[in-house]
Amino acid sequence: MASHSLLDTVKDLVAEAVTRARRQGLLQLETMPEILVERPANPGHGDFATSLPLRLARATRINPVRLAESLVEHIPESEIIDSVVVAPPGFINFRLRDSWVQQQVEVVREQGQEYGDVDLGGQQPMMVEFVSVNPTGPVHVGHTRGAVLGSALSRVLGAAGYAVTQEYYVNDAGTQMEAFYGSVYARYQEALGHQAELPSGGYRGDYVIDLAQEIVDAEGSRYLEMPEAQALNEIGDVAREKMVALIREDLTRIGVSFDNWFSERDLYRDGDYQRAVDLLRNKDYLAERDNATWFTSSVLGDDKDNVVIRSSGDPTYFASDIAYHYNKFIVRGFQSVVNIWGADHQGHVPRMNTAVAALGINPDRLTILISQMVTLKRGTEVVRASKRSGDFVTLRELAEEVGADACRYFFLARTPSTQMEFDLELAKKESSENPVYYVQYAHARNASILNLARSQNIDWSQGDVTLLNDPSELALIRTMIRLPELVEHMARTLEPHHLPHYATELATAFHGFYENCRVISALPEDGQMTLARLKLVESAQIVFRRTLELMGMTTPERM
RNA sequence: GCGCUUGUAGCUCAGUGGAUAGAGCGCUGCCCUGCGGAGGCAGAGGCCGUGGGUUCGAGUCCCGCCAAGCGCGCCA
Repeated sequence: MASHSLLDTVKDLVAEAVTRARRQGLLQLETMPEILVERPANPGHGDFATSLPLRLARATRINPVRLAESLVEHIPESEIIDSVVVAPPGFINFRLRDSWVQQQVEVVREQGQEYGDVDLGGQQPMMVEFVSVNPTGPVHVGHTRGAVLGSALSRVLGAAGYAVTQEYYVNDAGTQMEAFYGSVYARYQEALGHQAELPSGGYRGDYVIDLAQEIVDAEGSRYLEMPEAQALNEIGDVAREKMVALIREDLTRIGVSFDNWFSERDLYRDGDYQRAVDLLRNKDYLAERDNATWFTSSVLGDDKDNVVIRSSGDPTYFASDIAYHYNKFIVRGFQSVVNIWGADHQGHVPRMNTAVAALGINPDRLTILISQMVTLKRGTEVVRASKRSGDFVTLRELAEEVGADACRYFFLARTPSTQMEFDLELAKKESSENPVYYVQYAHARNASILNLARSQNIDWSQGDVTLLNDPSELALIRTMIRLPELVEHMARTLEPHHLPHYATELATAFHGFYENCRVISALPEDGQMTLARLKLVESAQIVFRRTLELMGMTTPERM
C-alpha cells in the first residue's frame, strides 16, 4: 500500500528545489508556496508538470522562464525522474525514467490485487448511506443510479484506506408506509373477491396486486377474520418484509450489497429519537408554534423553519432523519458520512446540514451527494418512468434487459450531478459500439494470452522487464501506474465516475500494445522477450481486474 | 417568483485554473502469412449556451442573461 504517491514524490522534488532556492536567496518569498503538480494532457510534455514558475512570477518579479531554469538547477537527482525540462511560458516538465517505469511491472505483480490501494483514510470509520428507497415499492431506474454510485464509491473509499460501512436506511415508519399497508390490504381484499378501495395517496402499481396475491396464496383469508386495525398491522408487517426482501434481491442483481439495513423504527424503539429531540430542545433549537414543534433552522442560516413534531403529535420524516444522523455520528461514532440522495430530495439538503450542526456535529463531516434524474431511451424514443402511474421501469427489468455490467458501467460513467440519458439500445449492443465490451474484451484478450502461455507450460517468473522498451509497452505501464493516484483522487473528491474512463484508457493502451507487440513467439531468439512480455501481460491483468472490481463489474476471460 | 443542478463534436458524455479541448457511437478511407478483428491506424466534424469580470493564463472561478431538469407540504 502506497502512503506516498508518485505525485507526492514529484511534489517533494519541486518543494526541495524551492527550499534550496529560497535558502540561496534566489526566491524572495515570505512563505512556502503551495506546490501543484499535474499530469499534462499532452504526452509530449512528459509525465508530470508544474506551473509553479508562472504562479510565482508576480510575487518574485522574476521572468517565469528564468525562474523555471533556476528552479530546475536545484531539483535533486532522483532514481525515478529521467529528465526535467523548462518549457515556455514557464512550465517545468518531468519525464519518468524508463527503467523505473519498467520496474513497476514487478511492483504490480508483488502487490497483486492490492495494487491501487492507498492509505488516505487510516482506517477511520466512514459510512456511505445510499439507495434507501421506501419499502413501498421496487427500486426503479433513478434509484439504480444512486445504487451504483454508492456501491462504487464505497469500494473506492475502501481501497483508499477507510473502514467503510455501506448502509441502507429503511423508512419503515410514517405515513407513506401507512398508505402502503392500506394499499396491500385493499388489494388483499380484492384478491379474495371483496370490494375494497385504495386509500387516498395509495400505491397503484401492479406489484401491490402481486404482493397481495402472494399473501393470499400463503396465508389464505385469515386477515379478513380480524379487526381492520389489527389486519392492517399484521399484513403490513408481512408486506414490508416482503418488499425489503425484494429490494435486497434486486440490488444483488447488480452487485450492490449492504453491511447494514438500518430500520427507522429502531430510532424510536432504542430512544435515539427522544435523545436527539431532547438535545435540540436543550440547545434551544425547538419552538412550539401552531400546535406543532418546529426546528428553528432559520437561526442557523436556513431559509425557513421546519416542523419536527406535527400537531397530531407524530414526528415528521425530518425528525426521524435528525435522529438517524444523531445515531450515525454520536451513537455509532462515524467520523464522516456520505449520503446519496435523489434529485427530488435536494431541497432537504440545507436543513439536514443545519440539523447536524445543531446537534453539535461539524457539518463538514456530512456530505450529501445528489444523483440527478435519469431519462430512459430506447434509441430515440423516450421511455417515461413514473412511480405514481405505476408504469416505471424497475431495476429488475433494466438488469434483465441490459445486464448488470452494462448497467453499472453506464451509470458510473456520468457525473451524478448531470441529468443523464440511458440508452437501452446502446447499453444492450454486444459489439464494439459498447464501451463495456471494449474494456472487457481487452481483459479477455489479456487472459487468453496468459492461458495460452500456461497451456504451453511457459514459466515467465524470470522474465527481464528491462526488455520492455517498445513505446506501446511503456505507454501501457504508464497507464497502469496511474491507478493509485486515481483512487486517491476519487476518494478525495468522492467522484468514482473517473473509473470507467480510466478503464477505457487502460483497454486502449492494452490493445495498442497487443497490435504492436507479439507476446508469445515461437522463434527461439524471441524467448527472453516472450518472458518479459508475459510479465507485463500478467501485471496488466492485475490492474484490469482491480479496476473492474472497483466498478463492481465482472472480469470475463471469455466473451 | 425563489432555490439547487445542468448547458462541450451529428448523438451520449469526459475534461485537477495551464501548453494544440478529448472518448465512445455515427461518418470516410486504410490494416491480418502469427497470441481472440468485439481489435488497430488515419481523416472529417467544436465561436465549450450567451454577455461581461477576475487572472500571466478561463470549458473550468465570479456576476448578468437565455434554455432545460428538479425542488419549494405539519408527504417521504
